[in-house]
Amino acid sequence: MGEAGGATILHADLDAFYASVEQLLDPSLRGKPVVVGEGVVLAASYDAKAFGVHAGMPGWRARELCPDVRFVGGHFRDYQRLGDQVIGVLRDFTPLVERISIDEAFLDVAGTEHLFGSPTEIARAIRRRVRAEVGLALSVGVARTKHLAKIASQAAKPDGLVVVEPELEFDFLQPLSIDLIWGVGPATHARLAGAGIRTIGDLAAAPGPVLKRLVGQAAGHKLGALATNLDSRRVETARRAVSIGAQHAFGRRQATADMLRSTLGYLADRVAGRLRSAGRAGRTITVRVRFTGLRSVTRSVTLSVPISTTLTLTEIATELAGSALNDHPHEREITLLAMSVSQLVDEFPLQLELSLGLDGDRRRSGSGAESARLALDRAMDSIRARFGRDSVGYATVMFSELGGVPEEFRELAEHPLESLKEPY
DNA sequence: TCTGGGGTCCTAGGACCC
DNA sequence: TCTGGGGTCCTAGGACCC
Repeated sequence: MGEAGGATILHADLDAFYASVEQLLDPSLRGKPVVVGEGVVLAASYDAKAFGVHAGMPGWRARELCPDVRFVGGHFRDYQRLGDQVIGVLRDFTPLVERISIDEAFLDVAGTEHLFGSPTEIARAIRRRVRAEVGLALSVGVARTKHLAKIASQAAKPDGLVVVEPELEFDFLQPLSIDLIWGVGPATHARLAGAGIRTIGDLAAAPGPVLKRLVGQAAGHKLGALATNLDSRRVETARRAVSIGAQHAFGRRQATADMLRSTLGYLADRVAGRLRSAGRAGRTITVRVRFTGLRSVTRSVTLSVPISTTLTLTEIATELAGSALNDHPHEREITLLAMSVSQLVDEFPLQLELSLGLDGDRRRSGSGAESARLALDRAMDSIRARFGRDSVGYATVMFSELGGVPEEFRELAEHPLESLKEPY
């Protein structure tokens, strides 16, 4: 019986994941400073980190710090495959696995001791297996709470294991920097440091009202709880997405109508496709336009009915982007376009029969248009599923595979369909 | 020559309803 | 009939995470 409150939570985190995969795939990169990414560092090997290179840094800066650094393009399919393989190993020990990113997960091994031994023994076994079967270094933290386990795995890196025994939690936490707390970034750090709060111990000693004044109601509450070691979050195996989005950064581009529509068409194609394959649709569409100097604005609209079709999403996003640009007439160059769909619901089959009462002036004549679009998108989805996404473009599919186009499709022809082809 | 792409959550003001 | 309080939803912006 694992006593209540035992240290049964594991946080497993692959070390320098993308860079390690590159070194695994190409032995000539092992032991060398390697960066994945181009304009920006997505991941750095430990050999590169030794020079001060880190994720998020501009590529030119990484080269400045470490002239010998090797830049490699990302093998994203391999990242996904190997990340999945590691999660598979974790699931051999317990079904209570909460994956929080491609290379990181929480486990709760309470109740599996009789099968696999103590949490510490399980952590050792997991690390051995991942090393042997996948070829990657996995750091693991073991503790009584998620917060402590996560901090422990950070302390364990590289390629280590740290166990925080319940009796020693306080001593472990007290001297650590507030930066190790999940949710403390540069802005929060600056505000807390301004008030003399630098360690988790300082934070634990700060009165509630002071924290609230410094970082706001919710964050103050959360930080206070974590610092005083009151983390009661459970390991959750299934979490549903709250939003689905996509973005594309260009260096700098003149914002022309054509360019907006083709980029947003491309993004909408991806976002709407993912919505449909998840069986979901959303009511709120948000577009973000970023100008030079990282200044960005967002525009959003909430419809009365959820949508999941590529063309409708494209149209709404294009209007929103237009409105954002109209409000900033002096910004002619943009550096990024992003869109996301939120207020998600499960898409039920009946929706095909419903008219799409888009808000106010956005209402479209012919309520069958949206269901026709959905039918078209679904047809295209299945063609893509069979022949591959890249083998076929939106317009090509529509005209080659769907002869005898119904009335509703006419209006599609009025739009610049070529904009929906892959722009690359 | 300030930089990717995917997300989550919070805040604050205004609208609207009871 | 004009002064209150509470709740929810929407929009825009920000902070943060991997």
